[in-house]
Amino acid sequence: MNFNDLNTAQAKAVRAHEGPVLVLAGAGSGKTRVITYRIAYLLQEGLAKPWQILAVTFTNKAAAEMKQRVFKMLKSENRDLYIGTFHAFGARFLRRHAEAFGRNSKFTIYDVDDQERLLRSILKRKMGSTEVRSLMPVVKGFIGKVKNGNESAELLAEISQHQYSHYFNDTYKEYEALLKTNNSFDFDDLISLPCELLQRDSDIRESYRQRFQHVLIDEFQDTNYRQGELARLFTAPSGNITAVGDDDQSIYGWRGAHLGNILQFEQDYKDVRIFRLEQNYRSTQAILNVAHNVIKKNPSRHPKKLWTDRKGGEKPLLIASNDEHEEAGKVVERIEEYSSSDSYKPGDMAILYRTNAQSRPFEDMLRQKHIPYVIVGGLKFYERKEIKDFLGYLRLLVNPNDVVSIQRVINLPPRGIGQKTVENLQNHAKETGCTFYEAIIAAEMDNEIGGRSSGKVAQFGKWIESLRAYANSANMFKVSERLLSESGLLEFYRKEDAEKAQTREDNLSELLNALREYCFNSDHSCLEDLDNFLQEVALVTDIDSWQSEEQTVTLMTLHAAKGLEFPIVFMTGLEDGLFPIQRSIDEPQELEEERRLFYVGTTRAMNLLHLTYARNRMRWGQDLLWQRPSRFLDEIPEKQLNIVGDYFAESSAMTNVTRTSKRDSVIKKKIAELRATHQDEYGELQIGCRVEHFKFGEGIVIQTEGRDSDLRVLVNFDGLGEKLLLASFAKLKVLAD
DNA sequence: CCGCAGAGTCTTTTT
DNA sequence: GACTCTGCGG
Repeated sequence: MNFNDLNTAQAKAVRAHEGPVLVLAGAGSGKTRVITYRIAYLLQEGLAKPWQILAVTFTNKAAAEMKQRVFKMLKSENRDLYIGTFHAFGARFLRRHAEAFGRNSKFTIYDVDDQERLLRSILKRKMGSTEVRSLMPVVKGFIGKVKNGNESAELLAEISQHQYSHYFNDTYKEYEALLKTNNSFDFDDLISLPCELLQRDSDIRESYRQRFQHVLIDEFQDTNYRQGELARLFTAPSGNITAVGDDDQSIYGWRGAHLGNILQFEQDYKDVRIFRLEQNYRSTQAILNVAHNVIKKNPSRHPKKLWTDRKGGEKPLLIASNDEHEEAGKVVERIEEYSSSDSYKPGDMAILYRTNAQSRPFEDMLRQKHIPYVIVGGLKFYERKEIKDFLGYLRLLVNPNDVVSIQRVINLPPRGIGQKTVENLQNHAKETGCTFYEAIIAAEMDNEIGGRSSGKVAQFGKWIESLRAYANSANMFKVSERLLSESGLLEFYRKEDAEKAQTREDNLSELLNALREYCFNSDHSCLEDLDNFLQEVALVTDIDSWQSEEQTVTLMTLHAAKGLEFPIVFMTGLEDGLFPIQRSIDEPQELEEERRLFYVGTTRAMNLLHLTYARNRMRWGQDLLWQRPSRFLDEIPEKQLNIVGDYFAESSAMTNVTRTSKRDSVIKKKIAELRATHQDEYGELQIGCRVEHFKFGEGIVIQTEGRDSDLRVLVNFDGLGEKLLLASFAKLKVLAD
């Protein structure tokens, strides 16, 4: 271990081993390095045993990397060192304490999809099917708030303005009860329930505090209230906690991230020492300048400024396009160009965007040019339909109480067990006090239970039982193989959608491979293996398995890019309404978060940054919207950018009418002329590939002006509302009426 | 109970 | 454009 790799501030933070420590570390300032060194330091100096350390990261990938780096520094591996995510740790904790919550250790972890299925069944029963759609996100948000925050369900329901808020608390209680009977936890439970137990049971709390002498938390700015609470419960006020974070990079407010964890750290703990890391080792000064000028516009921010030894550097490029295809073309063109130089490979480059849906045009273009690429995020492997279908069966084998999974697979592929039959089974279970699964098994003896379809139900129950019996003698790969072939899923997918069937089959065989590998070296029983596998898989994300490959361009959202770095970065889709996203524009707090996201994006770049936007963008395959360039671009001084195209002409004309008032009058005159001569005629306005019609006399209004050949018009389409469009006179023609 | 056709929704970000 | 939900005829 070599302290020469650290600067003064980093070294101080690494060695400050007693008491609470807060490390405020800017982007690229080596905050992960501080945690890694600190762990290695504690172990090497004999200040802590491996099992006395609890290190928490944001993703499994970060945890794995950190572990590897620590082992490398120590030149030895150690199984007792725990580094993981909050959720993984919570799952581990709950396995040990499942009984305290009326579950057993074979519980299922419900993801968002499972959670929605469960909630839907409750809401449907309560309010009929009509309202479910609109209520789902609201109720889900409510439950999330209860579990992630610091307010009780009663209070939150009381202060809610929603018209159905009087149902919230009941629905929540019912949801909790069902989770319990299903022997399952949802994602948020993995944090909130350990909290609860530690709060109410001081013996358990003390034993954990004794055990974990050193708690280290990365990305502290993105922890929610309960995660902060969990940390406080694990560590006494004067205990050894190290929190590392950057308030400028807090981008998960929408998920309940609670900046108070950082801001009140000094009040939560005693004699806190604070270290600031402001030297950036990643980016050139030219890139940092841009990042700084944007982030400094956030009013509720602690002033600070990163600096770097890498003076100068190429100015970030600003590239305008007419639509998303042109944007993709220009980006890919540059990727080709850089790749053909000696300095860069495709693997050095990343295309970042605000929403997953924006990846399409880039994919098309990259494929066309035969450049390999990988998309991180979007639909994750373990969330694909066929994978979840199959996992549903596996979950059922491990945890027969899991009604959500049973209902998913009981008629998949269709085997004659419809909604009515499921209801009959449910009623029977309720009347006799047995579980849903027991009702299925009982259907063999009692024809009444399943009604007309009880034969089919009995057959299904028998089949599942036989698989469970098979699990006593075979490993989980064998069981899964048999399950897949006997289920008829593959045939069903083929029939359902021949085009997708191949991918689905590939995905399932990939899953089987994973299962085989998993139990290859295992000496556990089949069901134990399955149980472990399912719990692990429930917390896996896409980014965990991503690794940079030399010849592969990476595409991902700005959120997914957190914590990563690339020599060359393309930040795309920088249009008002897209980034910042429309919903945030009138919400100061949310707009600040968007700005932080912008900051995160720019600071991913090491050598070269591109900022791109399109004037028109297709949405839902139909609407062609005109959007002005992102307001964040206005916050960057012109001289700090290398402007390709005509951004400032456009931007200033649109935001500042007075500056171009001379030309404004010219345009107004032209419009007045057109109006006078074509009063009752219809005009045709061509924007991109779309044509709009309007009546000159009434429909067209000048909003502000553009360059000589362009204008911005507000067009009123009969009853369709107003649309703001960018057009050019060349494309504005009069139809002979 | 199944399958089809048409309608309606959706795009913020994810452990 | 993609996906899910709905209603209806077999």
